[in-house]
Amino acid sequence: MTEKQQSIVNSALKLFADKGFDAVPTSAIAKDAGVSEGLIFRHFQNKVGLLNAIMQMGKEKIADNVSEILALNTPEARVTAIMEIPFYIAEEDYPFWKLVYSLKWQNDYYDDEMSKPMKDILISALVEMKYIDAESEADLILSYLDGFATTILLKGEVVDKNKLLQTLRKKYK
Amino acid sequence: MTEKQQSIVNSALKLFADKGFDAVPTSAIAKDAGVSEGLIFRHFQNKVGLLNAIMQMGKEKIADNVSEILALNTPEARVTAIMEIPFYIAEEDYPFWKLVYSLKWQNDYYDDEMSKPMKDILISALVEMKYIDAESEADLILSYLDGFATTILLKGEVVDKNKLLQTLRKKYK
DNA sequence: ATATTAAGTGAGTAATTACTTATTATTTAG
DNA sequence: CTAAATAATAAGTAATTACTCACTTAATAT
Repeated sequence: MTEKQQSIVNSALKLFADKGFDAVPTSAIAKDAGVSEGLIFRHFQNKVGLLNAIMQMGKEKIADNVSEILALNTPEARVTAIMEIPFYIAEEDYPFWKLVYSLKWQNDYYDDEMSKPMKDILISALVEMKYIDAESEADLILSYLDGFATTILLKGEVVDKNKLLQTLRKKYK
Repeated sequence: MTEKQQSIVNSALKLFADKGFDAVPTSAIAKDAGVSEGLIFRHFQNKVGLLNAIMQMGKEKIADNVSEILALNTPEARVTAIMEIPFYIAEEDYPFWKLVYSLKWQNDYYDDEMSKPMKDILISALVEMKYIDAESEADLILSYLDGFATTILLKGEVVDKNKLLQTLRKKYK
């Protein structure tokens, strides 16, 4: 990855997250990145190729999180760790997650694989915890997750994250 | 509203919900609606005007829901009614809600007013129920709401809605 | 009946879009 | 040190886009 390649990825991620993939022309990306428009196509073939490269890089980061959670000893610890993920998304990762969530709603580019590993961990942890219907419970928790992520990513500073997290923990004691 | 006007709105809503506002050209809307492209601009001024008209119509429908919930006697009934909203979205309203949720992620068109009335009802109900921190609790519930709506609208038939609803109710007894 | 307004069309248009190509600068390898 | 490979650019291009305009058709009011 050259410096300019990285610059393209950074700008594209920022703009895609902000305005949506389809609303951002490659000319705007090039301008923001301070490179010629042609360079985008030299390195990423086409606009979707650029999107895929961004998603790929994000997925690799996620893989790290997954293995961290898997390293936790008890199934309880693993479940709560997953439930609290949205509260600990680093500010620098906001654009990536915003992009992921915005793409969910656009038929053409949606990639379902994203939440699959989390669901697998959840189910096996819940089975270990003797839940009767582990899959429904996992779906419930994943729904919560989507909701918290949405609130935190969109409302940002408007909502008091700590208070929200406290309220959630009280409920799940 | 003439027949063709309605046809334009129907096609636009369907396509916007499916592919995202920016990904749908007015030419595609006209084609799908079986009208000339010019007619869109005659009736709605511009593409954003068409979007606004769709949102306005949706908001009026929501207003009906809000007054139905307000009519419930106990605060408990009002809170649970709100929490279960996503499970009772009519199939025909899916496109509208998909559009609302997809627009949330696009800086330019997002309209926050949508969830405001629901939050107000929630807070006053929770205050009535003597909750210490009604606003945090309301934010928590609204986060759930977003999560359930996301799951139901996107996964559709993949997730067992009834089982999920059951699991939710058990948790909130 | 006729005049006025509104609904609807179809062929434009200027600007923008994703992408290409010919060319030049910069690395890297032997 | 030089040649081959790669990085980068600038100036295109064909297709598409949102929107306009001159016009025809249908509805409504007097």
